[in-house]
Amino acid sequence: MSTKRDETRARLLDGARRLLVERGYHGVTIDEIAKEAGVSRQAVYAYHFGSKSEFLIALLVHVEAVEGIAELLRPSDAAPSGMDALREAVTATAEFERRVNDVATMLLAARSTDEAAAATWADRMARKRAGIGRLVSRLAEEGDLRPDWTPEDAADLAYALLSSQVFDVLVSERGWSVDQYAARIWRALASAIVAVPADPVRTRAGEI
Amino acid sequence: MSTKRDETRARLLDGARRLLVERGYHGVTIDEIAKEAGVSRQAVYAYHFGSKSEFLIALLVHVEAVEGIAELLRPSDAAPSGMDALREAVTATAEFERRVNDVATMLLAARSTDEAAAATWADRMARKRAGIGRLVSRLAEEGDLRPDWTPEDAADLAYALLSSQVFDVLVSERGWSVDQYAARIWRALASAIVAVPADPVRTRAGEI
DNA sequence: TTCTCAGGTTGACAGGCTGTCATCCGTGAC
DNA sequence: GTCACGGATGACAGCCTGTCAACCTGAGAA
Repeated sequence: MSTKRDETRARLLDGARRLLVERGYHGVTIDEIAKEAGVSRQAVYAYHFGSKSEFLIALLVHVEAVEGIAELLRPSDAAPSGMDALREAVTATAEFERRVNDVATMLLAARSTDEAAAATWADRMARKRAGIGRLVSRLAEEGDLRPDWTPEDAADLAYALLSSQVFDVLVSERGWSVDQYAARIWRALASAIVAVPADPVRTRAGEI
Repeated sequence: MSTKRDETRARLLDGARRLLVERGYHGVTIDEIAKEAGVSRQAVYAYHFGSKSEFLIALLVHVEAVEGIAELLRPSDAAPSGMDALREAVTATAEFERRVNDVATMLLAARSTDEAAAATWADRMARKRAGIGRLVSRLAEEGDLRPDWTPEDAADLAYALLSSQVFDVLVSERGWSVDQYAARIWRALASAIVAVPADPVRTRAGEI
């Protein structure tokens, strides 16, 4: 049983997350991360991650597992209508970003100089865009897409509004709460691309 | 006359822009930039920029000057109404981003590990948000802001929609043309926060 | 014409970081 | 009691930033 290894690995990844989101990919060294987990730099290379890049990818997978991301993105498929599905997707995105926006932002920055980060990011984003594309297609088939938008263009707009970048601007920079983000982004998106009047997002409070 | 120095400086900055937007801040070394301009690494430190950070800031100022950014952001003040002013601001932003989005994206990534980049970015963004805030206030005073938005929240939304990040997603990643970006972002923004029906943006072509 | 100096060159070095090796050590499973 | 696993230490190559010293050159001032 390699439980000791797993424990060290978890300590490394948890400590790394904190350091990396604070100071960015190039602002943190493997040595720091290793020390933080009470282990030597060389042990990291020898027993855990062969390179800093590899570490970054492992961190992403780890964070997605810890935060239970996989389930978050499905329930909107069960919604009774395309519009409801899209509204659900907005609240799911809000929750998703609440949990992982810090790591996403770090990865986004690392992307410009790290091949592995760029590839991982591109993969995640392609899936996300495809999922949104399906929701908007459903909306269009049900006749609820405003006629001045093609499904593709509307999906691109929704994809942009639901991007980590916009969340970062509105929540981290402008100080919106996550509930406010969900409610307002849905209101804006619905105004822009939904043909019929849309119900507001339901939040824990009744906030706008 | 220090024209020789100025020429070298310009060569350094122009070459650096190309390299930096291609490979990112940490993907390019001072030595490469120096070689590209036909000068030694040490000469860069001794006669031009004391550090890589300093270089980055000088590059930003240089690019803003070369691209004539200052003028771009004003004409919307002369518009006859708040709504016209906001529409002008969208087209101005499109043109602005067309010229400098590559550098903005690089700076955005550098921000996470470079103090100077972070400070410069924050400064530019504060000005931008303030300008948008004024436009939306004017819209509100004229009674054209949808009643379900406060001026502050509407300005935050507009600020997010007009961010470099959203331009990057839609134009660089999703392949929208700059005209399409301007037309569609205005359509979306107007649908979301403008109370009365809005005229479309005028583009060179009649594209949506 | 000579002097000066701004801009530039080369070589060298300290200090950090990544990634790799070789060698040694303690502990728990068998 | 052995042995494998996870780990420690020391060392080193290679690369990058930033600094220093010494030398070079062309063009304008005196």
